[in-house]
Amino acid sequence: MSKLTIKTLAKQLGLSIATVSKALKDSHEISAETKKKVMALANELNYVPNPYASSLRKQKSKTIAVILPEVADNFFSLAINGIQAVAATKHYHVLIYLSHESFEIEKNTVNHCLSGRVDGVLISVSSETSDAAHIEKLKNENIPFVFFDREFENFAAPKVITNDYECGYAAAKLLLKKGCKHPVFLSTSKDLSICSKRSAGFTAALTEEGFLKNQYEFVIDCTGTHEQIFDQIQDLLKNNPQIDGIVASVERLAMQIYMVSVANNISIPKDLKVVAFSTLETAPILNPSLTTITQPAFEIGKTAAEVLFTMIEKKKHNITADTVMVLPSALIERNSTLA
Amino acid sequence: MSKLTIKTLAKQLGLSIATVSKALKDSHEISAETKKKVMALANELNYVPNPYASSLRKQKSKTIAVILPEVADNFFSLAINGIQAVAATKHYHVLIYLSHESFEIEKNTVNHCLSGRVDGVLISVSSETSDAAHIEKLKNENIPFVFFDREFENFAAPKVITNDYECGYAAAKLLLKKGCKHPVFLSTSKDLSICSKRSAGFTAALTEEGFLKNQYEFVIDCTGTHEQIFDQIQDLLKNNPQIDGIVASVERLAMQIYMVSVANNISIPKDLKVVAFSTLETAPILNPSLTTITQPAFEIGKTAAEVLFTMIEKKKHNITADTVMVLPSALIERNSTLA
DNA sequence: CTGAAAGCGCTAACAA
DNA sequence: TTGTTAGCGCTTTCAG
Repeated sequence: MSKLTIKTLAKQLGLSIATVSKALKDSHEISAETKKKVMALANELNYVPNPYASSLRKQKSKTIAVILPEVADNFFSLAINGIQAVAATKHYHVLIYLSHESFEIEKNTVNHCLSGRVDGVLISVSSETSDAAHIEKLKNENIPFVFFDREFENFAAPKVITNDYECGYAAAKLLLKKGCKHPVFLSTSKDLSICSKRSAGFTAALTEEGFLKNQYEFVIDCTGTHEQIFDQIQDLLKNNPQIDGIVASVERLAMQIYMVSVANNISIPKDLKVVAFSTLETAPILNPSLTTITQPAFEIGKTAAEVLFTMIEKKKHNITADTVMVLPSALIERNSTLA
Repeated sequence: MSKLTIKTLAKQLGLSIATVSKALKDSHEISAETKKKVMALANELNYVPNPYASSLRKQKSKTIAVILPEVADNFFSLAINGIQAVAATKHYHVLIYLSHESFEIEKNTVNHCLSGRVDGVLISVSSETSDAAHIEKLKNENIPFVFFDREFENFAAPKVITNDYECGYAAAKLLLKKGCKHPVFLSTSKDLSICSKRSAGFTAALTEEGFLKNQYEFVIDCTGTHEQIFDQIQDLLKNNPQIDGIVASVERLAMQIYMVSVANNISIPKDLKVVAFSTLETAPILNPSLTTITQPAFEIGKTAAEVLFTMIEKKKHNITADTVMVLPSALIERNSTLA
């Protein structure tokens, strides 16, 4: 079958290409009758316009890019859901790019977004990202973009995030209230905005409650593969039996904490209380059920997309370079922090 | 800043557009010296070619579409991971479309793939899909596509799936071995290939063990929102206290079975044994740990993408219209089926 | 080795 | 109301 283009339609109808084009867009300068005929044939032949020809001509792609570290992750997949929900209503297409926490990959991907392939970018930065030059380029080229969740601090750009500092603070307070004498915060990257804010809140709560800055290491770094994380947590708990409370800065860490506790007969919450930043659906049916700080993942994605589209559509009413929207997370107490 | 095109480069270098184009592709008909100069300027100005101009001209997009019911789901997000992994090595772009289990949406999405926007399609059909006319169109237009996981039975096309029948059979056998007298299979859609095969295997095992066809309803349908599923399962168990074993055809159902058991003081595995088709990472740390039939989600995605690319690259060596690749799932026994 | 020219399919002035 | 024309930015013959 030869390609079905606007030309084919025009020829079959004895009309000009321009007329058909206008008719297809329901232009007011075309007679109702002609429109009807054009539409009828288009439907019959199942004509679908070539999007790239149109993109080239109009210099817009009806496509956005989502750049994020990982998709096999509850938070991010829910966020994608939110993004898709609004993209679908706008009839936009969504390209997904995974950085796998690699700065190099993220940089290249962002660079590709300079080509006109997309009308806008939603980005949640990798844990390795500590330099914003690549993002700066987007700004210089006037390509609308919005940070979601993992942002770049000290960089003026629209952002949709959650109240990380407060939640870190609340997590610490909860552990103390439940009787912890030696709580620690498990971070996953110093460069990550979410980790640094969460740990800052945690530390603030501790010092407020009389813990001394150099009493012990409040914040502990923990990265790598699942196995490496497992080993690090196991070593940590073996070498520091005084640790009686942990805040997991991300879901991944919480899972390994549970794994370690099973493997080492550490009883949660008796020996160790756990609270995790997590959107795990299974939190209520874990053994024991897990106290979480649950981020509004879907809403973060949805809101970020909405902000992006207002930028794309140039209705920048109230969106400025430093618009930051903060959607609150919810602390949900369950059995992993029972006193 | 005005758009940076090949024309800009040509002008600045005093070369023709054609020469620059060829130099950028490292064509052999261009002198090494010229290439060097062109590359240098391109790098300096951070030139990124307009992909749509190129797509239009070459009639290929370096883009594939992935159409699936849902992304906030362990299986599918892992599959996407696998797909992305191979797309990235091929320097292909990945458009994600969610059908949210709606046939209507799926049909429209597939239809859009006829426009030349993508060079190929990976699809896992919605639970409502029982008509393949939309897929037929892809075939007629010669657009390469591959089914993954949820296929369309009786439709000759490349497919990458898992051994659903065998696993349904194995699940039933396990429940019987563990002493169940009245096991049931929770399906989620009659139209879904995976459900019908899994339940067929389940039923086969039961009849083989002497259960009679009309002894009771072996397979029970269960669909809707989380809340609706919860209610259905709760009613089912209340009205049929003889049920002592359940196979959850999909992860979603397993979660609600646990929720119901918590809410109604049903003890797993004492009162009820559970095995679930699931890729849940948290299966080992649930209360109790969950016996799963774990699909090779990442590999299914990866393999499907590989098959698709061999088709796109026309190296159809061993890929034919009825190539079916079956990747085996693993039955992992845990405490939810303890005798 | 380099360049001129045609054209991918569509849109949008501008004419008729 | 319809048609003519000139591109969007790139690739690819074909000439030079």
